[in-house]
Amino acid sequence: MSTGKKKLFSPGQLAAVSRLFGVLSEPSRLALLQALRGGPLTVSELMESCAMKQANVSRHLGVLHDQQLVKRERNGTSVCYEIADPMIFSLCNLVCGKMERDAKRAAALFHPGKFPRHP
Amino acid sequence: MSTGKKKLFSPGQLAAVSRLFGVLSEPSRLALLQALRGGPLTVSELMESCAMKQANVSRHLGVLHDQQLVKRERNGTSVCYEIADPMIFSLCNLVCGKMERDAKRAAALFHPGKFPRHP
DNA sequence: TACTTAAATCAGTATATGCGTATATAGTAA
DNA sequence: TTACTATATACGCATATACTGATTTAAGTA
Repeated sequence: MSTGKKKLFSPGQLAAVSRLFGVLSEPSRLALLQALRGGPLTVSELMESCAMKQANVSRHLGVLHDQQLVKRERNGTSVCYEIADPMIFSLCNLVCGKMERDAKRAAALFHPGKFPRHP
Repeated sequence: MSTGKKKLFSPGQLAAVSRLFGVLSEPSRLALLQALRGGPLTVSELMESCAMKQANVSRHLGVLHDQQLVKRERNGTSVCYEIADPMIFSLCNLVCGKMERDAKRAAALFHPGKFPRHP
């Protein structure tokens, strides 16, 4: 610990992290997760709520399920999905905070006059 | 607020979030960020530290810079990069925590005998 | 000016991934 | 069984992106 080094990720861990981020890098999947934030929904309900085709909803839910981001439960002929790990929302809040900071910085660059440096 | 609905992201915001996650979905870029965790490094140093070709290092750093995840500063003929937003590490820690939970759950499934249900 | 080093970018190729359509599977009821 | 509904998956196509190698740009030095 004399070097002050923090815990590093192995190449395998980096690959796993990148896979998870990759799953979260589709607007469609983020929209599905956002829809599920209000509670469990069936595929049909998600189709309507997200205005997506059935095949796409099912496919994206499958990807989310593979990463254990959603749980599924069959109810008769329909299947109900729900958020499996609320961590995603902490993630999204972090990212959202960053985007707000970036936007504020960009706004300051475009309208520097609104924030005089030496009045 | 009577509906209890939380703040939702607009399609444009979802796209921005997905773009950021997409940038973080490459093992090479995660490796670069991890290398920069110890402090600013030049492109050449990152080449050696991450065992990547110069063109790739430069390209990936450009992508990270576009997303304002790293800052750059020229020093003579070389360019030094450093983390611009420590939020990335909070992100990675969240993801890491999730992976550990998943791994623990998977281990429990493979070795159920080690955790007796009713001793 | 030319020469060297460091970094960025371009061109070509390969792979990955999303979408749309069609089909397959699972459950329910007649 | 057949028929109907809900969901999952397979196939083909188009696009996006990462890699390699070559070229270009930028800064320093003689």
